[in-house]
Amino acid sequence: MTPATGPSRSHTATLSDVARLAGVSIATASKALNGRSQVRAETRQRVIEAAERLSFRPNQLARGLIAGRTGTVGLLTSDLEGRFSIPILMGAEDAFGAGEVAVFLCDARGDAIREQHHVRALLGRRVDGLIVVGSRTDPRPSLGRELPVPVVYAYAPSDDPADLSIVPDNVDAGRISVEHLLACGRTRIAHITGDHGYLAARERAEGALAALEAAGLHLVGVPRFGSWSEGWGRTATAMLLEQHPDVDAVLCGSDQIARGVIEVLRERGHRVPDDVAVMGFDNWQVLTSGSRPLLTSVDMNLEQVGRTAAQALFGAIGGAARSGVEALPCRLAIRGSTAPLS
Amino acid sequence: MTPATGPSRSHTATLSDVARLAGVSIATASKALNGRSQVRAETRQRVIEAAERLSFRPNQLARGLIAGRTGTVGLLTSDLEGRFSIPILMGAEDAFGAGEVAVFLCDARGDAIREQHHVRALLGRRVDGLIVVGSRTDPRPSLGRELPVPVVYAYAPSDDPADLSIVPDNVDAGRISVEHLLACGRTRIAHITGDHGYLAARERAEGALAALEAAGLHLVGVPRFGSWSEGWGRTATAMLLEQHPDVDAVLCGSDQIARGVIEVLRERGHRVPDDVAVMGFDNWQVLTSGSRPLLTSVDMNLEQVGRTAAQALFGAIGGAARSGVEALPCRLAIRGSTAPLS
DNA sequence: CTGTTAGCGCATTCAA
DNA sequence: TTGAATGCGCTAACAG
Repeated sequence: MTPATGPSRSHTATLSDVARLAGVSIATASKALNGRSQVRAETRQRVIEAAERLSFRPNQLARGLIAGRTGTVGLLTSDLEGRFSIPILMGAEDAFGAGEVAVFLCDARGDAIREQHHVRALLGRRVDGLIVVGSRTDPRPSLGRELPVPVVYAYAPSDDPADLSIVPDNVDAGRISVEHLLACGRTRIAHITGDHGYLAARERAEGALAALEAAGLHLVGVPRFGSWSEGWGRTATAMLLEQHPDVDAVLCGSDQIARGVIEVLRERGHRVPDDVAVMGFDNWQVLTSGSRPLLTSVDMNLEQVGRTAAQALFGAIGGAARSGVEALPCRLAIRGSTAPLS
Repeated sequence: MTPATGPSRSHTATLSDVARLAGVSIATASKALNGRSQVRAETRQRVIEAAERLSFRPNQLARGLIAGRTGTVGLLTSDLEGRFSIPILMGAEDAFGAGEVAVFLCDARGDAIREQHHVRALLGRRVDGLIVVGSRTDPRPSLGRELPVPVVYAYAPSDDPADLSIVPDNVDAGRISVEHLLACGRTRIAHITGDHGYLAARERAEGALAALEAAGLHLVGVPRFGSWSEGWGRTATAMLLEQHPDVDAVLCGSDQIARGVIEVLRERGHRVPDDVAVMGFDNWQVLTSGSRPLLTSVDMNLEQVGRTAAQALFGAIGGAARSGVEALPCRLAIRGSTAPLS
């Protein structure tokens, strides 16, 4: 292999290579490529051409060293497999990706030690900020106030009110769900939902109950807490029909539960939505679109949560600090399982 | 704000701060912290304490500048929402995360332009390598041979045989599926699968047919290509039962299809698995565990694909280049929907 | 064992 | 308009 002198050198081109090829100093090359106005047009052109010939890519490490800002942020998630983290992550990636910032992804696997390890590693890489994505809406321990960069919590709020957290509004979600069922002419509404240990389950139930009360109605039975699974949806529905065969709507805590509910309703001869309307939660497409009829559900706008968190972080990096828990509205995805009573 | 001189300065501590506090030179501080042996134990101790008092984190940018390696890799995905990318990404993150390397996540949204943009940005940040994750197993355009860093393709292979690609072995997956059904005593096996435009669908069918032939059997009817949905599973099953009411097993191209198949089988009075065994594909937990009975499925070991890709990239960064398409075996997740004929 | 010097790649003074 | 010099934070070569 004869050492070539041209662009074929394996060594990635550096600014000094560009400068030499263009016959100018490093400083001038830098100015030319960065659009500084103190360069003759002809010179600038020569530099730009040289840079292209060498496929020159400015070394962001060097830039970061000088600027003190790296244009990178850390995205700390606790469960990649979880279906909540992903849309949030997409929203954040989306809000950043358009611009100049790159995202470090770290999955702590729900382990506090590993999380701390990742935080240290990210700080070592001089990220400009952190987004912490949780897998459930229960408050989580703050990373602390001592960090040298801003932090925004998404989905799972920090337990420190001095931190900024972006979460979906689950209480309101319960409310709008019930209001939709009422608008469909339903009045005997039951609620089958997930694990009572989840704040999300309790909040949605709370919102639903409040909306019923506001309408002068009561829930059919009590909220049935269980697990977030199809199996629980089936079990709970069997119990429900036994006690309240006249139910005309079931509000579910998840799409999985709703699928189980629909299955048993149909088996027992109840038509959906003619006899009983069913609503899911999460708007998980694989479940809503496979359902017969298509499943009405609540969408938590998680991508929006991610985008908002990213924008807030951006603001905080710029010095505009917010704090507290900001709850974003959910929206209905209305489909066949909740047609109006005719 | 009076300018403090101690550790309370907002400026992140630097090696020179540590050196000053410990009363040594910068070089000595560096050696002490990096475990170089040419430092007196007592001095080292003093430096370490100083570093801790200042919460010193070595600036990886500066290190990267010197070393020429940054300890970062780019993970280029085309569809974050896709259920295939995530496990692969987890596996890769896993294989890296244990060590010293951080992962840049980029979602090109299936857009070649955006992908190119991300590649440039990542190279600017001097990543040590790239993993390109596709959303289907059809070959995709190579990023080219001119890149200054190694690239490994995962799930979707590169169309350039000089590149290294890690993919699941779909042909073999079809084979072991049929062999499992045969082992369950089934002989009248049908195949309902997804879009014929997907290589994955064609390869799985190919493997299944080969295994049947090897056993001296034929498929019941022809492979029924359609879409990857529950709806297609229902439709196809209705047609299948019409033509071949004696079928005793249905091999499905996805878990969604399988769910639709089971639903219609039961509606028509066929018991699963007593009369008809059903197998899914993907081992997507939300679908397999909600199914009644629990759904046997093929797991593509995607995390393993991700891990292998990461390890291969690691090797390539170290100079050990492989190439070609490496197919990793799939495995069966056997559950109630495929019990043996009694 | 410790400190001085040089330089990674770049942007930014300041002179020329 | 251009270029030489300085330094971002750190490591690695040397000299003491």
